[in-house]
Formats: sequence, structure tokens, C-alpha cells
Amino acid sequence: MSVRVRFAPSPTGYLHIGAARTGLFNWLYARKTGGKFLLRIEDTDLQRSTDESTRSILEGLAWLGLDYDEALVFQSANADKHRAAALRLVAAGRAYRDFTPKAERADKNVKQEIAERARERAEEGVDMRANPYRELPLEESDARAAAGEPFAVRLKVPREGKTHFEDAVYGPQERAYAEIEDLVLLRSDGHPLYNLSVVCDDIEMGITDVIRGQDHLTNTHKQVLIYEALGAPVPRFAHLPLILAPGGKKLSKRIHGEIVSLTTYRDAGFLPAAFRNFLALLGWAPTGAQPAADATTGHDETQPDQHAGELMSLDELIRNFSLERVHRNSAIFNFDANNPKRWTDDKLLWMNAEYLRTLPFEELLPLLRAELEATGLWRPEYGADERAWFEQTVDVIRQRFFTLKDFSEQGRAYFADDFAFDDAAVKKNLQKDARLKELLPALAAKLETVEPWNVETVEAALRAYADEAGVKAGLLINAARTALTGQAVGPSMFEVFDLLGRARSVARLRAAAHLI
RNA sequence: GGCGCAUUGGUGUAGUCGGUUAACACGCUGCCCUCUCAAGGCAGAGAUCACGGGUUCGAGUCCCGUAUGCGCUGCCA
Repeated sequence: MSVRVRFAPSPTGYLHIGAARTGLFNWLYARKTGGKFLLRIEDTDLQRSTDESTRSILEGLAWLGLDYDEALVFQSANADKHRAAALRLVAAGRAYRDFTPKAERADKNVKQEIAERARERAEEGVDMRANPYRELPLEESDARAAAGEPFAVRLKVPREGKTHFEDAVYGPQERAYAEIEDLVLLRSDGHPLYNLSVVCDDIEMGITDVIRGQDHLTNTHKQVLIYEALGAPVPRFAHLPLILAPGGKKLSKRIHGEIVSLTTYRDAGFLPAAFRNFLALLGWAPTGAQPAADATTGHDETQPDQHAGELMSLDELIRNFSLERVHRNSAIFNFDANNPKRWTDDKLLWMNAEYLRTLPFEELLPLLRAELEATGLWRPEYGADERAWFEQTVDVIRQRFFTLKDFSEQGRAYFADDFAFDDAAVKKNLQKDARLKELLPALAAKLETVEPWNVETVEAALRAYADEAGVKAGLLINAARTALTGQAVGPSMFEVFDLLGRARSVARLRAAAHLI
């Protein structure tokens, strides 16, 4: 049977990077096996689900390039089927109606409350099968339901025995029935609960492999029980290690904020390919990961590489991916909220810069164009008459950029005249030496007559003038860098002169004299 | 509390059936290059493989225990 996997996020906030990683692994597995990758929005918690979240999830997946096969499924649309399934189990004696009034629970310290209750129950040795309605005759149960008495539906978990399944990542798993309560399938208001809905939908969608976060590992036993009660084949399971915050703490939206949202990275100018590559390496590694230089790419499209590097194209990712190589311990997503330079994982930043430097210009262009358009720096000429200039400029400046944002921020001076001057750069390169107030305009005058205008001629002219004025060429070069780009750092200065052209260069040298 | 899972340098990872100096990437330090900053090149610091026992001629690799972290334990998903 061909593989069918699904990614099933709940739309209760933006797309979490951990969820994105789960989506990626599902997608990779589907593409690797020639199977189908389906998408299901688990919006059964109507209180918390929002359309905006759904949009954000869809956008995030599209950004990562994770296209899904077949129609998008909204779990809430299947509630009637889930309800019917629960009632079918009641009729078959695999579940029962529980007429116990619903216990109200303060929504605040749920986790703590649950743990406390579990502890008390364990200490008192409460029998989890002691529900008075568990053995209520079906006729009586039907009658009370027909009379309008509210009820929840619970799965009738056998007293003796255990569930077991083979997890592709965590290996064989077992759990005694005695440790599993008679879980609620249907709330007393008729609302189907998560474990039931998931199983019903996975059955209906023909899911063969359930790949999801490790937080569902122990839930899986309950779901296996539901599959069995429903008489459906149990799929294969693969649970993925969690992604944690520095210190091994849970990575949460509430505590860590934007850092966990996929859209943060898109908006910060990360390249989808780079982010995807980074994400793939969280909890998974190709066989005997080696430096990229040693990659002995066999160029067999279907076989994993002997020694894949860490930088992998989408095709390489697909080719090398396997659930067997997903490991079990959780990964830490490293970042430092108090350090602007380290606001996100170092390796992610490095990887993005690497992609930015090496991506074929054609592939970079649309992303760059979007960034420049968004910041009002794009000019149609860049795609037409000035395309050669644009490409040359981008190739020069991208060598030391980290994100797409750098093109519109540090790189603004290449595309517009209204760029900002970095204070530290002005102090260091312009105000450091008062002579520059005269030297810069004089240099401008010299450059006005240089023919032709290119890297060599400008360099020769500048060095000649430095000699003539009795100053080190470096003084003029560094001052010019700040005068022309507003920055203290950047590409080789003569390249910059060449790219900006005579008119702009000269004008900016003169204008900068006023800053001294 | 119970049950489950995990634990290799700061981070991500490699380490096939246990076999001499624990590998790679990011980050960090220094040097080279140089008009700055990156990139690149070179050199280096950083791990008694969580801890304690055991099995073995020999254990990161197998077994037991402890600690720590995480997950589940809900008429949340």
C-alpha cells in the first residue's frame, strides 16, 4: 500500500517551528516514498481556533515549499461522523454512556490539578473501571439517553491486557490497559474529543503512517485502542523528538514569543531553502554526516549519499531522509533573547548567509525583488535595462549579508540616495580626521576627471591623490566607504565606486564633507 | 505521585556487529589575506561520552540503579 501521511496542526496560533518541522518530516517522507502528503486543520477546539491561524499555517507551509496533495480537510466538518462513530461503539458494547454530571474545572492550573488528582487516585487505589455506568444495560442506557439525560461517551477499556505498537523512531511500545482510563470520546454536549477525531479522520483519509511530535507518544496507546474498537487497521507510528528552548525548557509561544513562529523568520529575511535545511537537521541527520567538501555524491537519484554534508538541497534532503535516522533525544533551539546578535540560532544565521551567498541569482531574484518592493527600493529597470548592473551589485554585496533584510537596510545606499549614516561609522571614518573636510571634496574633484570610470582607474586616481596630499590611502578609502554607503564596513571600496558610478560617488563625497 | 522517553564539548550532530589518540558543522580564540567587514586559508581552545555500579581482556556503544530534563496522566488539542 502506498504511503499516505498527514500534517495536522491545530489553528490556535501561528505556525510553531516545532510543528513546521513535523510538517517538513511528513512531507519529506511522502516525497521520499512516492506517497501522498495531506493536510488537515484540527479546528475542533472552536474556542481557540481562528481563521487567521489557519491562514498563517497555510502561508507558512507554502513558504517552506511544502505542497500538499488532495483537498485540505477541516476536522470540524467531520464532527457528525465522529459522533456517529462514538455511538456505534456504544451500540457495539465497546463504549458506554456515562451519565455522571460533568465536573467543572478551573481553566487555570489544569495541569497541576490533573497531576494532583492522579496522585490522589493512585494513593487511594481507585479502580479506573469502577464507573457505575460502565456495565449499565444498553436498553437502560438508550432509554435514559432518549429521555434527554446528558451523557458523555467513554471507551470501555478492557481490564486485562496491554496495547503495543512499534514506533519507527522510539521502537516497541507497550502499556498495560490498567494504566489507561476509560477515556472520554464524546463530551456531554456532543462534542467529539481529540483522540476520537484524530483516529476517525486518519482512518477516513487512509493514513498509513502517523508522523508527529513525541508529546503524543503515550496518547498513542489510547488511539490504538480506538482503532481496534473501530475495527480499523492500526497505522505505523513515528514520533519525533521535541524541540526545546535553551536550558532544555519547553519552547512555548507564551514565554518565548515570536522566536517560535515561522513567520518571524520569513519576515526577518530568511530564505525558505535555508530555513528548511536548518529545520531538517533538528532531530535528524543524514548517514555519517561529513563536511560538504567530502560529499561523495553518487548522483544516484534514489540512493542516500554516503557522506552528505549539512548543506542539502531539497532533492538531497528527500534522497537522504529516513525515519530510521531520526533520533530520540530532544533538540535545543539555541538563542539568546538578550543579545540582538544572537536573537536566533547561530547555525541558522550562518546557514542563511551561506545560502544567500551561493544561491543562483535567478533563484534569489524573486525573493530580493519582494524585499525591495516592500521597502520601496525596487525599480522596474532592475529587471530590464539595469539588470546587469543590478546583478553585479547584488553579487558584490551579498557576500557579507546574512538576511534579505540586509539588502534594504545596510545595502540601502546601493539602491537609493536617501540612506542613513551609521553613527559609529561617521565617528570612526569621517570625524576622526579633520583634514577630511577638505580632502573629500578635493578627491571628488579628482575623480570627476577620471576616464574611463572603472575599478582600476578609480583606484589609481585615489592612490595618486593620497600620495599627493600626503595621507595614507586607507584614510581616504575608509572615509569614502562611509561617505558613499553610510556604513563602516562593506565590499572592496573600488568596486563600490564602480557600482555607484561617477555622479553618485562624487556627489556623496562632497555631501559627506558636511558631516565632518 | 504513577507511567513513558531521553542524556556525546556552548549548540546541532557522527560514532554500523563493544576494540588503539571520540569525528563533523555552527559558535569561540589567534594568525594569514587586506582599504574596512565578511568570505577564504592555516592553527587552536573546548567532552574523563550526566553520575554510580556491573558484564567483558576491552564500553560512548550491553545490563542495573541514581540524578536531571521532557512528555503523558482532561468531558484540551
